[in-house]
Amino acid sequence: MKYQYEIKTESLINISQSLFSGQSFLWEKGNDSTPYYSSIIKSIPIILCEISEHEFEIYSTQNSVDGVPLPEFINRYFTLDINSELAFPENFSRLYPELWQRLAPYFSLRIMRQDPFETMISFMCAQGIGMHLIRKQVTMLRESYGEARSVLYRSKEVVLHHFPTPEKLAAADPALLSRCTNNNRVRARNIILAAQCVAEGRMDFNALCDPALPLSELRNTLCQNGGIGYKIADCIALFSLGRFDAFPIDTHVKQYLGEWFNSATARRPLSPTTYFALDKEARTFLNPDLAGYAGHLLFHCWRKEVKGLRTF
DNA sequence: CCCCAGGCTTTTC
DNA sequence: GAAAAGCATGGG
Repeated sequence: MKYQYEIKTESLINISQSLFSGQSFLWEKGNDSTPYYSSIIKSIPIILCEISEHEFEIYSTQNSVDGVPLPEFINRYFTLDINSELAFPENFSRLYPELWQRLAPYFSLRIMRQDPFETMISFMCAQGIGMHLIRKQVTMLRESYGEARSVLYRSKEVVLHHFPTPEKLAAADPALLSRCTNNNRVRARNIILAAQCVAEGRMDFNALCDPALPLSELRNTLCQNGGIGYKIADCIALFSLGRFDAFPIDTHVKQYLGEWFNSATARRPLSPTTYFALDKEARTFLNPDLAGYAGHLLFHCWRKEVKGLRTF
């Protein structure tokens, strides 16, 4: 590794928890005595190694990403500019004292600003299946269609794979690609069609990044693609378009809205109608501007503390 | 064989 | 319009 940094943060950050909280299917955990996490971001291999909750190391072959110095880039990538406690209104701890206590450890969990195309394809793989299967699909996509690149980490060779480019997936054979999607042909077809949209410039993520774009409009645009409904559209917005107000509602979110917030709506089947009703409800007890950020912390807390699920 | 998993699409009322 | 059923696959 040519460049190495040690970063100290003011805010709590738990790298391993963040990278495997379920939002990131784009990072891989290395099997080493000291766990490390690797990914390729904008063609640059990056390895992260956690030292403590306030310190971690970055290894890379370059010292900047798109002209932004690496430490600064990582800071932004892990949304350290966002104070996640502000995702909850001031009276939240008073209204939900028990929940507030359970939630405390999860403030060190960060949402990441990931690449929109990679996020879109990853979450298209996430319909009605378990998290380890989602990760398996994304890994297979990377290894089957992404360019390999090996880097040195502590004098060991580590092979990383790029996430496939839109062009590569756009040209893929549906039958072959479906081996990466649990043999689901429909999903494979939708992924290829979406990749073609991006490759041909019919879908422009730069335009969709505009913070002035109303969330409903953004959601409708994304939903025009087959295989993308409201939930996945909200995930793309939250995890890759900087829309921390987007509040994806899945089976787990629906469950905790019923249990923790006593929502009667949450006990009905999740139709578009209930989806919008829950979206609106959630904004009454969460900070609307950061509802999605709050939702993600609650989501992870629910999964781990109540359901006893492991993320990886 | 049951149910569930970070849903979406089509049919039916 | 909105609710209900159908879909598709692997794992517990």
